[in-house]
Amino acid sequence: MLENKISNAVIRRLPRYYRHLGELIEMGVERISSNELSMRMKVTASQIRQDLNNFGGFGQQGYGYNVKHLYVEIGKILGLDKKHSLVIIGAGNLGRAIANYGNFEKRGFIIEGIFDINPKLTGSTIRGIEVRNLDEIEDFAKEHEIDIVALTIPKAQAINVAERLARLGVKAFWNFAHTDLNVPDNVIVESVHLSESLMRISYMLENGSSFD
Amino acid sequence: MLENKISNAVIRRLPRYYRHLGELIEMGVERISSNELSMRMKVTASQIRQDLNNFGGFGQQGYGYNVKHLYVEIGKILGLDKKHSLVIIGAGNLGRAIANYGNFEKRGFIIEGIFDINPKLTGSTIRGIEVRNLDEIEDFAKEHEIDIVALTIPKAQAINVAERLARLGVKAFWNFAHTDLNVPDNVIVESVHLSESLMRISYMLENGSSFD
DNA sequence: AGATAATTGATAAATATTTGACAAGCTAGG
DNA sequence: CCTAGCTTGTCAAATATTTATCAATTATCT
Repeated sequence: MLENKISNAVIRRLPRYYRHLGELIEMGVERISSNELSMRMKVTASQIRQDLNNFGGFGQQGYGYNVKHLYVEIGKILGLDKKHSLVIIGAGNLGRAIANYGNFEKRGFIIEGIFDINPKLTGSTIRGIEVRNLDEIEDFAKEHEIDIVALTIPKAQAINVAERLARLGVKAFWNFAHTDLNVPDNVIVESVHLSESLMRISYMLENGSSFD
Repeated sequence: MLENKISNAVIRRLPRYYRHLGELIEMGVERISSNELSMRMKVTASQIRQDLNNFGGFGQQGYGYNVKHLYVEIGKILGLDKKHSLVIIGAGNLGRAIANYGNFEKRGFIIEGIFDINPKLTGSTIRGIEVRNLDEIEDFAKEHEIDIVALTIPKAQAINVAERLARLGVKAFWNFAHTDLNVPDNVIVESVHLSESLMRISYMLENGSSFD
């Protein structure tokens, strides 16, 4: 809002910068130039400088960028300095994979609940979190502030649950169902369509050439 | 190669057209205009016409596009008329999620093997496929033609396995590890970085605005 | 069969994104 | 404290992508 307007292309790249900077910190690297980083990340140095400049001058001429500082600043831009509550709908393999990946919690994404329709799963626990019956999701949403809902259920159910929860004020969906969701435009939808990803591989196998 | 050169942006959209056309077939829709499709998919009609025209004139003035025909043609472009062998490295929740999602097989992606390093998992079966010890992967790769390797293991192992298998001629990796792979440029890498996806949601929660 | 409405494919214009180039400023070494 | 060598931030040029427009063609209706 303050800034003129950050382009989508830049936003899509930010998490990757964040990841690489984190790796550099682990390696004990204190400073890095756009040129060194460009070789590591296989993008142009010009793009890195221009991307980062959207958010202010993090670098210094003759020195480069301070890795730790840049990491923290990009983290703030991405909102990783704040906690976000996450609810998982679907306790199948995919839902459990997300629930069990500990690094999300480290980044401030707190799993507040897991829901499923299958009575064989409800009542069991995943990482200490009880799997509740999906019927309870609306009451739960009223009692808890939910930032993000991960949908790891079949498409018909995903569409239905998303509509209901959007009405209750959920602002973001992380959609793993193989469908588009039907929610108002102001609701955030980030979809992970695995079948589309696999089809792109198929295309590339046919036609050679790889893309970002 | 034949065609002048299809832009990346177009390729990235093809699987989504394919999915929507599949849904239209299920609904019994026989023909559709770029304008109707544009409302369904929430993209411009102009973009649809231009995208499809990259591959030849599938439409007809005054009529629109024949849904079934377009679906089949896009399927061919994506290489879905051919079978592809798939090996999954990592029998954790994510690997099992992929193995258990039956629709991949319908699209011609045949799971030829599942591998893991964990002795508690090796020997068990997933959808009738035995989980083998990761040590056997290189022998397996020599005996079988593997088109695609899905990596659902931690990053250090993923980098290592990808390097070894790329040397043995594997041409495509479906990478779920939170890292870049280190393979030659002619090897296809399609990465699904869940943490980056989640960070984009975090950014959007902070800054409003949603993007494709 | 002719008139009207629908709809594509193609072209051109408008936007968006990426890359190249370089002055200005900082570092580091003597 | 001065100089040589880096390296950024910025501006402009080059590419890539998206959108608007419209002539030409086909379907549909009477």
